[in-house]
Amino acid sequence: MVFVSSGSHEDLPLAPWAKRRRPGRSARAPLSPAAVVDAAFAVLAAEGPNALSMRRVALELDTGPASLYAHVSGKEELLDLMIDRVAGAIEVPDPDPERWPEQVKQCVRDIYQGFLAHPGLAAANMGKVPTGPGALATIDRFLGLLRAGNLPDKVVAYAADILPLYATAYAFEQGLFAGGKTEEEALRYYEQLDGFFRALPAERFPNIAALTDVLAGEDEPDARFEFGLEMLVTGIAAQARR
Amino acid sequence: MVFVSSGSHEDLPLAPWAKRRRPGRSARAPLSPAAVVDAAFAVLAAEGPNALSMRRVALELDTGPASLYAHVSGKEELLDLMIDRVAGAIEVPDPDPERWPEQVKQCVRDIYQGFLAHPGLAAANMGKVPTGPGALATIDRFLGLLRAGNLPDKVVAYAADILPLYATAYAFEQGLFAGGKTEEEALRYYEQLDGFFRALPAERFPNIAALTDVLAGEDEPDARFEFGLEMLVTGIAAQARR
DNA sequence: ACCTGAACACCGTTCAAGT
DNA sequence: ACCTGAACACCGTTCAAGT
Repeated sequence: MVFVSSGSHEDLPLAPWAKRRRPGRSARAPLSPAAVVDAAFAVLAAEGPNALSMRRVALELDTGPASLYAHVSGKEELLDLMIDRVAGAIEVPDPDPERWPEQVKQCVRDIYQGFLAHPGLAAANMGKVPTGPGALATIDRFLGLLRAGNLPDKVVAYAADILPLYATAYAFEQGLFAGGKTEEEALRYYEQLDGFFRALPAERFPNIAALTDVLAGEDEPDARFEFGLEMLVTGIAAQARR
Repeated sequence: MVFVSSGSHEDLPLAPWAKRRRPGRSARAPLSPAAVVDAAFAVLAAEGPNALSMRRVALELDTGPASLYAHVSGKEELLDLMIDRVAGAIEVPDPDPERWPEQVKQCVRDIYQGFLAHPGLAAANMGKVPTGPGALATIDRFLGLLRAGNLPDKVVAYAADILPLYATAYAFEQGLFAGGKTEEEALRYYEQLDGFFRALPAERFPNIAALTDVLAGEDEPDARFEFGLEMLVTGIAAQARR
Protein backbone atom coordinates (compact mmCIF):
# COMPACT_ATOMS: atom_id res chain seq x y z
CA MET A 1 0.00 0.00 0.00
CA VAL A 2 1.43 3.32 -1.07
CA PHE A 3 1.05 6.11 1.42
CA VAL A 4 0.22 9.36 -0.28
CA SER A 5 0.18 12.59 1.66
CA SER A 6 1.15 16.18 1.40
CA GLY A 7 3.97 17.55 3.46
CA SER A 8 1.72 18.74 6.29
CA HIS A 9 2.65 17.93 9.87
CA GLU A 10 -0.78 17.78 11.30
CA ASP A 11 -0.34 14.50 13.13
CA LEU A 12 2.53 15.83 15.24
CA PRO A 13 1.57 16.47 18.88
CA LEU A 14 0.84 20.07 19.79
CA ALA A 15 3.67 21.82 21.58
CA PRO A 16 2.48 22.56 25.16
CA TRP A 17 2.75 26.32 24.70
CA ALA A 18 0.73 26.28 21.50
CA LYS A 19 -2.49 28.23 21.79
CA ARG A 20 -5.40 25.84 22.05
CA ARG A 21 -8.18 26.81 19.74
CA ARG A 22 -11.58 27.10 21.20
CA PRO A 23 -13.28 23.80 20.61
CA GLY A 24 -15.89 23.68 17.90
CA ARG A 25 -13.55 22.72 15.17
CA SER A 26 -10.89 20.83 17.05
CA ALA A 27 -7.25 21.81 16.93
CA ARG A 28 -6.76 21.21 13.24
CA ALA A 29 -4.87 22.98 10.55
CA PRO A 30 -7.01 25.53 8.74
CA LEU A 31 -8.72 24.30 5.65
CA SER A 32 -6.84 24.33 2.37
CA PRO A 33 -7.07 22.36 -0.84
CA ALA A 34 -4.29 20.09 0.40
CA ALA A 35 -6.08 19.52 3.71
CA VAL A 36 -9.26 18.58 1.89
CA VAL A 37 -7.35 16.13 -0.27
CA ASP A 38 -5.64 14.70 2.82
CA ALA A 39 -9.02 14.19 4.46
CA ALA A 40 -10.37 12.57 1.31
CA PHE A 41 -7.49 10.08 1.28
CA ALA A 42 -8.14 9.39 4.96
CA VAL A 43 -11.80 8.65 4.29
CA LEU A 44 -10.92 6.48 1.31
CA ALA A 45 -8.41 4.49 3.30
CA ALA A 46 -10.67 4.09 6.31
CA GLU A 47 -14.05 3.42 4.71
CA GLY A 48 -13.54 2.74 1.06
CA PRO A 49 -14.70 4.37 -2.15
CA ASN A 50 -18.42 4.26 -1.40
CA ALA A 51 -17.89 6.46 1.64
CA LEU A 52 -15.93 9.05 -0.33
CA SER A 53 -18.57 11.78 -0.41
CA MET A 54 -18.21 15.51 0.02
CA ARG A 55 -20.23 15.25 3.18
CA ARG A 56 -18.10 12.49 4.64
CA VAL A 57 -14.90 14.38 3.81
CA ALA A 58 -16.34 17.48 5.47
CA LEU A 59 -17.17 15.43 8.55
CA GLU A 60 -13.57 14.25 8.63
CA LEU A 61 -12.60 17.90 8.86
CA ASP A 62 -15.21 18.61 11.54
CA THR A 63 -17.12 20.94 9.30
CA GLY A 64 -20.08 21.04 6.95
CA PRO A 65 -20.02 20.09 3.28
CA ALA A 66 -20.40 23.69 2.11
CA SER A 67 -17.02 24.59 3.61
CA LEU A 68 -15.18 22.43 1.13
CA TYR A 69 -16.34 24.51 -1.79
CA ALA A 70 -14.11 27.39 -0.76
CA HIS A 71 -11.07 25.23 -1.54
CA VAL A 72 -12.23 22.82 -4.16
CA SER A 73 -14.67 23.54 -6.96
CA GLY A 74 -16.56 20.32 -6.46
CA LYS A 75 -16.24 16.60 -6.16
CA GLU A 76 -14.78 16.23 -9.62
CA GLU A 77 -11.90 18.55 -8.84
CA LEU A 78 -11.32 16.79 -5.54
CA LEU A 79 -11.01 13.48 -7.36
CA ASP A 80 -8.72 15.08 -9.92
CA LEU A 81 -6.48 16.37 -7.16
CA MET A 82 -6.38 12.92 -5.57
CA ILE A 83 -5.54 11.34 -8.90
CA ASP A 84 -2.80 13.87 -9.46
CA ARG A 85 -1.17 12.88 -6.19
CA VAL A 86 -1.29 9.21 -7.05
CA ALA A 87 0.01 9.89 -10.56
CA GLY A 88 2.72 12.17 -9.26
CA ALA A 89 3.92 9.53 -6.81
CA ILE A 90 4.77 7.13 -9.63
CA GLU A 91 8.49 7.04 -10.17
CA VAL A 92 9.68 6.69 -13.73
CA PRO A 93 13.35 5.72 -14.02
CA ASP A 94 15.93 7.25 -16.30
CA PRO A 95 16.02 5.14 -19.45
CA ASP A 96 18.49 2.27 -19.44
CA PRO A 97 18.64 0.76 -22.95
CA GLU A 98 19.62 -2.62 -21.55
CA ARG A 99 16.53 -2.89 -19.38
CA TRP A 100 14.07 -0.93 -21.51
CA PRO A 101 11.18 -3.42 -21.78
CA GLU A 102 11.40 -4.24 -18.09
CA GLN A 103 11.45 -0.54 -17.20
CA VAL A 104 8.33 0.12 -19.22
CA LYS A 105 6.58 -2.87 -17.71
CA GLN A 106 7.50 -1.76 -14.21
CA CYS A 107 6.00 1.67 -14.85
CA VAL A 108 2.73 0.11 -15.93
CA ARG A 109 2.78 -2.11 -12.85
CA ASP A 110 3.31 0.96 -10.71
CA ILE A 111 0.34 2.72 -12.28
CA TYR A 112 -1.72 -0.40 -11.67
CA GLN A 113 -0.60 -0.67 -8.05
CA GLY A 114 -1.11 3.03 -7.45
CA PHE A 115 -4.74 2.91 -8.48
CA LEU A 116 -5.33 -0.45 -6.87
CA ALA A 117 -4.19 1.01 -3.56
CA HIS A 118 -6.77 3.78 -3.87
CA PRO A 119 -9.96 2.20 -5.16
CA GLY A 120 -12.41 4.58 -6.71
CA LEU A 121 -9.76 6.72 -8.36
CA ALA A 122 -9.22 4.39 -11.30
CA ALA A 123 -12.78 4.90 -12.53
CA ALA A 124 -12.47 8.65 -12.12
CA ASN A 125 -9.22 8.63 -14.07
CA MET A 126 -10.66 7.04 -17.19
CA GLY A 127 -11.71 9.27 -20.01
CA LYS A 128 -9.79 12.23 -18.71
CA VAL A 129 -6.73 13.94 -20.09
CA PRO A 130 -4.52 14.58 -17.08
CA THR A 131 -3.54 18.21 -16.59
CA GLY A 132 -2.30 18.28 -12.98
CA PRO A 133 1.36 19.00 -12.21
CA GLY A 134 2.02 15.58 -10.70
CA ALA A 135 0.52 13.67 -13.59
CA LEU A 136 2.22 15.90 -16.17
CA ALA A 137 5.62 15.32 -14.60
CA THR A 138 5.07 11.57 -14.57
CA ILE A 139 3.77 11.58 -18.15
CA ASP A 140 6.74 13.58 -19.33
CA ARG A 141 9.16 11.13 -17.79
CA PHE A 142 7.16 8.20 -19.12
CA LEU A 143 7.23 9.71 -22.61
CA GLY A 144 10.99 10.09 -22.17
CA LEU A 145 11.31 6.44 -21.28
CA LEU A 146 9.21 5.36 -24.23
CA ARG A 147 11.21 7.56 -26.61
CA ALA A 148 14.38 5.79 -25.50
CA GLY A 149 12.94 2.66 -27.15
CA ASN A 150 13.72 4.08 -30.59
CA LEU A 151 10.08 4.08 -31.57
CA PRO A 152 8.32 6.27 -34.13
CA ASP A 153 6.71 9.24 -32.42
CA LYS A 154 3.26 8.02 -33.27
CA VAL A 155 3.92 4.71 -31.54
CA VAL A 156 5.21 6.60 -28.50
CA ALA A 157 1.99 8.61 -28.40
CA TYR A 158 -0.22 5.55 -28.77
CA ALA A 159 1.75 3.59 -26.20
CA ALA A 160 1.56 6.46 -23.73
CA ASP A 161 -2.22 6.25 -23.99
CA ILE A 162 -2.79 2.54 -24.15
CA LEU A 163 -0.45 1.36 -21.41
CA PRO A 164 -1.91 3.62 -18.70
CA LEU A 165 -5.39 2.74 -19.95
CA TYR A 166 -4.59 -0.93 -19.50
CA ALA A 167 -3.22 -0.38 -15.99
CA THR A 168 -6.13 1.83 -14.99
CA ALA A 169 -8.80 -0.44 -16.39
CA TYR A 170 -7.26 -3.46 -14.74
CA ALA A 171 -7.05 -1.66 -11.41
CA PHE A 172 -10.66 -0.55 -11.75
CA GLU A 173 -11.80 -4.08 -12.47
CA GLN A 174 -9.69 -5.64 -9.77
CA GLY A 175 -10.63 -2.99 -7.24
CA LEU A 176 -14.33 -3.48 -7.88
CA PHE A 177 -13.97 -7.21 -7.63
CA ALA A 178 -11.97 -7.19 -4.43
CA GLY A 179 -13.61 -4.01 -3.15
CA GLY A 180 -15.17 -4.34 0.25
CA LYS A 181 -14.73 -8.08 0.29
CA THR A 182 -12.90 -9.81 3.10
CA GLU A 183 -10.58 -12.66 2.22
CA GLU A 184 -13.26 -15.09 3.34
CA GLU A 185 -16.02 -13.42 1.37
CA ALA A 186 -13.86 -13.42 -1.74
CA LEU A 187 -13.22 -17.16 -1.33
CA ARG A 188 -16.91 -17.83 -0.85
CA TYR A 189 -17.68 -15.79 -3.94
CA TYR A 190 -15.17 -17.76 -5.98
CA GLU A 191 -16.69 -21.02 -4.80
CA GLN A 192 -20.20 -19.91 -5.68
CA LEU A 193 -19.04 -18.75 -9.08
CA ASP A 194 -17.25 -22.00 -9.68
CA GLY A 195 -20.37 -23.91 -8.69
CA PHE A 196 -22.48 -21.79 -11.00
CA PHE A 197 -20.27 -22.44 -14.00
CA ARG A 198 -20.04 -26.15 -13.29
CA ALA A 199 -23.82 -26.34 -13.10
CA LEU A 200 -24.28 -24.89 -16.59
CA PRO A 201 -25.65 -27.31 -19.18
CA ALA A 202 -22.66 -28.60 -21.14
CA GLU A 203 -24.63 -29.15 -24.33
CA ARG A 204 -25.67 -25.52 -24.45
CA PHE A 205 -22.32 -24.08 -23.42
CA PRO A 206 -19.82 -26.67 -24.62
CA ASN A 207 -16.79 -24.40 -24.61
CA ILE A 208 -17.40 -23.06 -21.13
CA ALA A 209 -17.85 -26.64 -19.96
CA ALA A 210 -14.64 -27.77 -21.64
CA LEU A 211 -12.67 -24.97 -20.06
CA THR A 212 -14.27 -24.78 -16.61
CA ASP A 213 -11.15 -25.98 -14.86
CA VAL A 214 -8.81 -23.52 -16.48
CA LEU A 215 -11.37 -20.69 -16.23
CA ALA A 216 -11.84 -21.43 -12.53
CA GLY A 217 -8.10 -21.57 -12.00
CA GLU A 218 -7.88 -17.88 -12.76
CA ASP A 219 -7.66 -16.75 -9.20
CA GLU A 220 -4.31 -15.26 -10.06
CA PRO A 221 -5.10 -11.80 -11.32
CA ASP A 222 -1.43 -10.88 -11.30
CA ALA A 223 -0.56 -13.57 -13.82
CA ARG A 224 -3.33 -12.39 -16.10
CA PHE A 225 -2.21 -8.79 -15.75
CA GLU A 226 1.33 -9.80 -16.65
CA PHE A 227 0.10 -11.79 -19.61
CA GLY A 228 -1.59 -8.77 -21.16
CA LEU A 229 1.25 -6.46 -20.19
CA GLU A 230 3.84 -8.71 -21.78
CA MET A 231 1.87 -8.70 -25.03
CA LEU A 232 1.47 -4.97 -25.16
CA VAL A 233 5.08 -4.17 -24.35
CA THR A 234 6.40 -6.82 -26.73
CA GLY A 235 4.15 -5.48 -29.45
CA ILE A 236 5.33 -1.94 -28.83
CA ALA A 237 9.00 -2.89 -28.72
CA ALA A 238 8.59 -4.69 -32.04
CA GLN A 239 7.82 -1.36 -33.72
CA ALA A 240 11.28 0.03 -32.99
CA ARG A 241 13.05 1.57 -35.96
CA ARG A 242 15.87 -0.60 -37.26
CA MET B 1 -26.18 2.63 -33.35
CA VAL B 2 -27.33 -0.85 -32.38
CA PHE B 3 -30.99 -1.13 -31.49
CA VAL B 4 -31.55 -3.52 -28.65
CA SER B 5 -35.05 -4.55 -27.68
CA SER B 6 -37.00 -7.53 -26.50
CA GLY B 7 -39.56 -9.15 -28.74
CA SER B 8 -42.46 -7.15 -27.33
CA HIS B 9 -44.93 -5.55 -29.72
CA GLU B 10 -45.83 -2.58 -27.61
CA ASP B 11 -45.43 0.00 -30.33
CA LEU B 12 -48.09 -1.59 -32.55
CA PRO B 13 -51.34 0.42 -32.64
CA LEU B 14 -54.14 -0.88 -30.45
CA ALA B 15 -56.75 -2.84 -32.35
CA PRO B 16 -60.02 -0.82 -32.26
CA TRP B 17 -61.91 -3.50 -30.31
CA ALA B 18 -59.19 -3.75 -27.67
CA LYS B 19 -60.43 -2.76 -24.25
CA ARG B 20 -59.07 0.64 -23.37
CA ARG B 21 -57.63 0.70 -19.91
CA ARG B 22 -58.87 3.36 -17.65
CA PRO B 23 -56.36 6.16 -17.83
CA GLY B 24 -54.01 6.59 -14.89
CA ARG B 25 -51.32 4.44 -16.31
CA SER B 26 -51.79 4.92 -19.99
CA ALA B 27 -52.49 2.03 -22.36
CA ARG B 28 -49.20 0.26 -21.79
CA ALA B 29 -48.18 -3.32 -21.48
CA PRO B 30 -48.20 -4.43 -17.85
CA LEU B 31 -44.90 -4.17 -16.06
CA SER B 32 -42.42 -6.98 -16.43
CA PRO B 33 -38.65 -7.25 -16.14
CA ALA B 34 -38.37 -6.94 -19.92
CA ALA B 35 -40.59 -3.84 -19.93
CA VAL B 36 -38.42 -2.24 -17.25
CA VAL B 37 -35.30 -2.99 -19.28
CA ASP B 38 -36.95 -1.58 -22.42
CA ALA B 39 -37.80 1.60 -20.57
CA ALA B 40 -34.25 1.84 -19.24
CA PHE B 41 -32.84 1.60 -22.76
CA ALA B 42 -35.30 4.25 -23.88
CA VAL B 43 -34.16 6.59 -21.11
CA LEU B 44 -30.52 5.89 -21.88
CA ALA B 45 -31.00 6.59 -25.58
CA ALA B 46 -33.04 9.72 -25.01
CA GLU B 47 -31.21 11.38 -22.12
CA GLY B 48 -27.91 9.65 -21.61
CA PRO B 49 -26.31 7.74 -18.76
CA ASN B 50 -26.68 10.46 -16.13
CA ALA B 51 -30.45 10.32 -16.48
CA LEU B 52 -30.56 6.56 -16.04
CA SER B 53 -32.04 6.44 -12.54
CA MET B 54 -34.67 4.17 -11.08
CA ARG B 55 -36.90 7.17 -10.72
CA ARG B 56 -36.50 8.29 -14.30
CA VAL B 57 -37.13 4.76 -15.59
CA ALA B 58 -40.26 4.57 -13.44
CA LEU B 59 -41.42 7.88 -14.90
CA GLU B 60 -40.93 6.45 -18.37
CA LEU B 61 -43.38 3.73 -17.36
CA ASP B 62 -45.81 6.25 -15.84
CA THR B 63 -45.37 4.86 -12.38
CA GLY B 64 -43.44 5.43 -9.19
CA PRO B 65 -39.96 4.12 -8.45
CA ALA B 66 -41.18 1.57 -5.95
CA SER B 67 -43.07 -0.29 -8.65
CA LEU B 68 -39.88 -1.36 -10.36
CA TYR B 69 -38.78 -3.39 -7.37
CA ALA B 70 -41.46 -5.99 -8.05
CA HIS B 71 -39.66 -6.92 -11.27
CA VAL B 72 -36.06 -6.06 -10.68
CA SER B 73 -34.17 -6.43 -7.43
CA GLY B 74 -32.53 -3.04 -7.74
CA LYS B 75 -30.51 -0.82 -9.98
CA GLU B 76 -27.61 -3.22 -10.14
CA GLU B 77 -29.78 -6.01 -11.50
CA LEU B 78 -31.35 -3.63 -13.99
CA LEU B 79 -27.90 -2.71 -15.29
CA ASP B 80 -26.96 -6.38 -15.41
CA LEU B 81 -30.04 -7.13 -17.49
CA MET B 82 -29.20 -4.29 -19.84
CA ILE B 83 -25.64 -5.52 -20.17
CA ASP B 84 -26.85 -9.01 -20.87
CA ARG B 85 -28.91 -7.75 -23.80
CA VAL B 86 -25.98 -5.87 -25.24
CA ALA B 87 -23.68 -8.85 -24.73
CA GLY B 88 -26.23 -11.25 -26.16
CA ALA B 89 -26.61 -9.12 -29.29
CA ILE B 90 -22.95 -9.60 -30.20
CA GLU B 91 -22.63 -12.07 -33.02
CA VAL B 92 -19.66 -14.40 -32.92
CA PRO B 93 -19.00 -16.16 -36.21
CA ASP B 94 -18.23 -19.83 -36.70
CA PRO B 95 -14.45 -20.20 -36.75
CA ASP B 96 -12.83 -19.94 -40.15
CA PRO B 97 -9.14 -20.87 -39.84
CA GLU B 98 -8.23 -18.69 -42.80
CA ARG B 99 -9.65 -15.57 -41.23
CA TRP B 100 -9.05 -16.33 -37.56
CA PRO B 101 -7.19 -13.18 -36.45
CA GLU B 102 -9.63 -10.95 -38.31
CA GLN B 103 -12.58 -12.79 -36.78
CA VAL B 104 -11.24 -12.32 -33.28
CA LYS B 105 -10.55 -8.66 -33.93
CA GLN B 106 -14.03 -8.13 -35.31
CA CYS B 107 -15.54 -9.63 -32.16
CA VAL B 108 -13.58 -7.24 -29.98
CA ARG B 109 -14.68 -4.36 -32.20
CA ASP B 110 -18.28 -5.48 -31.81
CA ILE B 111 -17.97 -5.53 -28.02
CA TYR B 112 -16.47 -2.06 -28.19
CA GLN B 113 -19.22 -0.76 -30.45
CA GLY B 114 -21.92 -2.40 -28.38
CA PHE B 115 -20.85 -0.64 -25.21
CA LEU B 116 -20.06 2.60 -27.00
CA ALA B 117 -23.63 2.68 -28.30
CA HIS B 118 -24.95 2.38 -24.76
CA PRO B 119 -22.83 4.66 -22.58
CA GLY B 120 -22.95 3.91 -18.90
CA LEU B 121 -23.07 0.15 -19.36
CA ALA B 122 -19.34 -0.23 -19.95
CA ALA B 123 -18.51 1.00 -16.45
CA ALA B 124 -21.13 -1.27 -14.94
CA ASN B 125 -19.73 -4.23 -16.85
CA MET B 126 -16.23 -3.96 -15.45
CA GLY B 127 -15.30 -6.12 -12.52
CA LYS B 128 -18.23 -8.42 -13.01
CA VAL B 129 -18.31 -12.03 -14.07
CA PRO B 130 -21.18 -12.26 -16.55
CA THR B 131 -23.81 -14.81 -15.65
CA GLY B 132 -26.78 -13.82 -17.81
CA PRO B 133 -27.99 -16.08 -20.63
CA GLY B 134 -27.12 -13.63 -23.40
CA ALA B 135 -23.61 -13.00 -22.19
CA LEU B 136 -22.99 -16.70 -21.52
CA ALA B 137 -24.03 -17.63 -25.04
CA THR B 138 -21.75 -14.98 -26.51
CA ILE B 139 -18.88 -16.01 -24.25
CA ASP B 140 -19.28 -19.64 -25.18
CA ARG B 141 -19.12 -18.84 -28.87
CA PHE B 142 -16.19 -16.49 -28.31
CA LEU B 143 -14.35 -19.23 -26.41
CA GLY B 144 -15.11 -21.52 -29.34
CA LEU B 145 -13.60 -19.05 -31.75
CA LEU B 146 -10.50 -18.59 -29.61
CA ARG B 147 -10.04 -22.34 -29.27
CA ALA B 148 -9.98 -22.64 -33.05
CA GLY B 149 -6.71 -20.70 -32.93
CA ASN B 150 -4.88 -23.77 -31.65
CA LEU B 151 -3.96 -22.03 -28.41
CA PRO B 152 -3.17 -23.60 -25.05
CA ASP B 153 -6.27 -23.59 -22.87
CA LYS B 154 -4.69 -21.16 -20.44
CA VAL B 155 -4.08 -18.65 -23.23
CA VAL B 156 -7.70 -19.07 -24.35
CA ALA B 157 -8.86 -18.27 -20.82
CA TYR B 158 -6.60 -15.24 -20.48
CA ALA B 159 -7.52 -13.95 -23.92
CA ALA B 160 -11.22 -14.34 -23.16
CA ASP B 161 -10.72 -12.05 -20.20
CA ILE B 162 -8.31 -9.49 -21.56
CA LEU B 163 -9.87 -8.84 -24.96
CA PRO B 164 -13.31 -7.96 -23.59
CA LEU B 165 -11.64 -5.93 -20.85
CA TYR B 166 -9.80 -3.94 -23.49
CA ALA B 167 -12.97 -3.35 -25.48
CA THR B 168 -14.99 -2.42 -22.42
CA ALA B 169 -12.37 -0.10 -20.97
CA TYR B 170 -11.90 1.63 -24.28
CA ALA B 171 -15.64 2.09 -24.69
CA PHE B 172 -15.89 3.43 -21.16
CA GLU B 173 -13.12 5.91 -21.78
CA GLN B 174 -14.40 6.95 -25.18
CA GLY B 175 -17.98 7.17 -23.95
CA LEU B 176 -17.02 9.41 -21.06
CA PHE B 177 -14.97 11.60 -23.31
CA ALA B 178 -17.60 11.97 -25.99
CA GLY B 179 -20.48 11.68 -23.54
CA GLY B 180 -22.89 14.57 -23.63
CA LYS B 181 -20.65 16.60 -25.89
CA THR B 182 -21.89 17.92 -29.18
CA GLU B 183 -19.56 17.84 -32.15
CA GLU B 184 -18.84 21.51 -31.64
CA GLU B 185 -18.19 21.18 -27.92
CA ALA B 186 -15.83 18.31 -28.58
CA LEU B 187 -13.91 20.38 -31.10
CA ARG B 188 -13.72 23.32 -28.69
CA TYR B 189 -12.47 20.98 -25.97
CA TYR B 190 -9.77 19.61 -28.24
CA GLU B 191 -8.65 23.12 -29.10
CA GLN B 192 -8.49 24.15 -25.46
CA LEU B 193 -6.55 21.01 -24.60
CA ASP B 194 -4.17 21.62 -27.47
CA GLY B 195 -3.65 25.18 -26.29
CA PHE B 196 -3.03 24.00 -22.75
CA PHE B 197 -0.34 21.54 -23.80
CA ARG B 198 1.34 24.03 -26.09
CA ALA B 199 1.47 26.54 -23.26
CA LEU B 200 3.36 24.17 -20.96
CA PRO B 201 6.97 25.19 -20.23
CA ALA B 202 9.14 23.18 -22.56
CA GLU B 203 12.10 23.09 -20.19
CA ARG B 204 10.04 21.45 -17.47
CA PHE B 205 8.18 19.04 -19.76
CA PRO B 206 10.60 18.50 -22.64
CA ASN B 207 9.08 15.27 -23.90
CA ILE B 208 5.54 16.58 -23.93
CA ALA B 209 6.80 19.64 -25.80
CA ALA B 210 8.68 17.52 -28.32
CA LEU B 211 5.62 15.39 -29.01
CA THR B 212 2.85 17.99 -28.84
CA ASP B 213 2.06 17.71 -32.51
CA VAL B 214 1.73 13.96 -32.57
CA LEU B 215 -0.07 13.93 -29.20
CA ALA B 216 -2.52 16.53 -30.47
CA GLY B 217 -3.04 14.62 -33.70
CA GLU B 218 -4.69 11.85 -31.76
CA ASP B 219 -8.21 12.84 -32.60
CA GLU B 220 -8.57 9.44 -34.20
CA PRO B 221 -9.63 7.16 -31.39
CA ASP B 222 -10.37 4.36 -33.83
CA ALA B 223 -6.78 4.22 -35.01
CA ARG B 224 -5.58 4.02 -31.43
CA PHE B 225 -8.10 1.31 -30.63
CA GLU B 226 -6.93 -0.68 -33.64
CA PHE B 227 -3.31 -0.19 -32.64
CA GLY B 228 -3.85 -1.82 -29.25
CA LEU B 229 -6.16 -4.47 -30.67
CA GLU B 230 -3.64 -5.46 -33.30
CA MET B 231 -1.00 -5.92 -30.63
CA LEU B 232 -3.14 -8.02 -28.37
CA VAL B 233 -4.42 -10.30 -31.10
CA THR B 234 -0.99 -10.67 -32.68
CA GLY B 235 0.45 -11.49 -29.28
CA ILE B 236 -2.24 -14.07 -28.63
CA ALA B 237 -1.91 -15.66 -32.06
CA ALA B 238 1.82 -15.99 -31.49
CA GLN B 239 1.18 -18.41 -28.65
CA ALA B 240 -0.39 -21.02 -30.93
CA ARG B 241 0.94 -24.57 -30.54
CA ARG B 242 3.14 -25.57 -33.41
C1' DA C 1 -49.83 -10.79 -6.66
C1' DC C 2 -48.99 -6.57 -8.13
C1' DC C 3 -48.77 -1.87 -7.45
C1' DT C 4 -48.36 2.53 -4.91
C1' DG C 5 -47.57 6.94 -1.82
C1' DA C 6 -44.89 8.26 1.44
C1' DA C 7 -40.97 8.10 3.89
C1' DC C 8 -35.96 7.10 5.05
C1' DA C 9 -31.29 7.85 4.58
C1' DC C 10 -28.45 9.41 1.77
C1' DC C 11 -26.17 12.48 -2.34
C1' DG C 12 -23.72 17.18 -4.63
C1' DT C 13 -24.29 21.87 -4.73
C1' DT C 14 -25.98 26.70 -3.81
C1' DC C 15 -26.80 30.73 -1.23
C1' DA C 16 -27.72 34.07 2.05
C1' DA C 17 -26.02 35.02 6.36
C1' DG C 18 -22.57 35.24 9.65
C1' DT C 19 -17.65 36.47 11.49
C1' DA D 1 -11.91 36.09 2.99
C1' DC D 2 -13.36 32.27 4.96
C1' DC D 3 -16.76 29.61 6.92
C1' DT D 4 -21.50 27.95 7.94
C1' DG D 5 -26.66 26.38 8.49
C1' DA D 6 -30.16 25.59 5.89
C1' DA D 7 -32.19 24.50 1.86
C1' DC D 8 -32.71 22.66 -3.00
C1' DA D 9 -33.02 19.12 -6.14
C1' DC D 10 -31.87 15.01 -6.66
C1' DC D 11 -30.60 9.65 -5.50
C1' DG D 12 -31.74 4.14 -4.27
C1' DT D 13 -34.50 1.55 -1.43
C1' DT D 14 -38.09 0.12 2.03
C1' DC D 15 -42.54 -0.52 3.84
C1' DA D 16 -47.14 -0.36 5.15
C1' DA D 17 -51.22 0.17 2.80
C1' DG D 18 -54.09 -0.38 -0.96
C1' DT D 19 -56.51 -3.24 -4.87
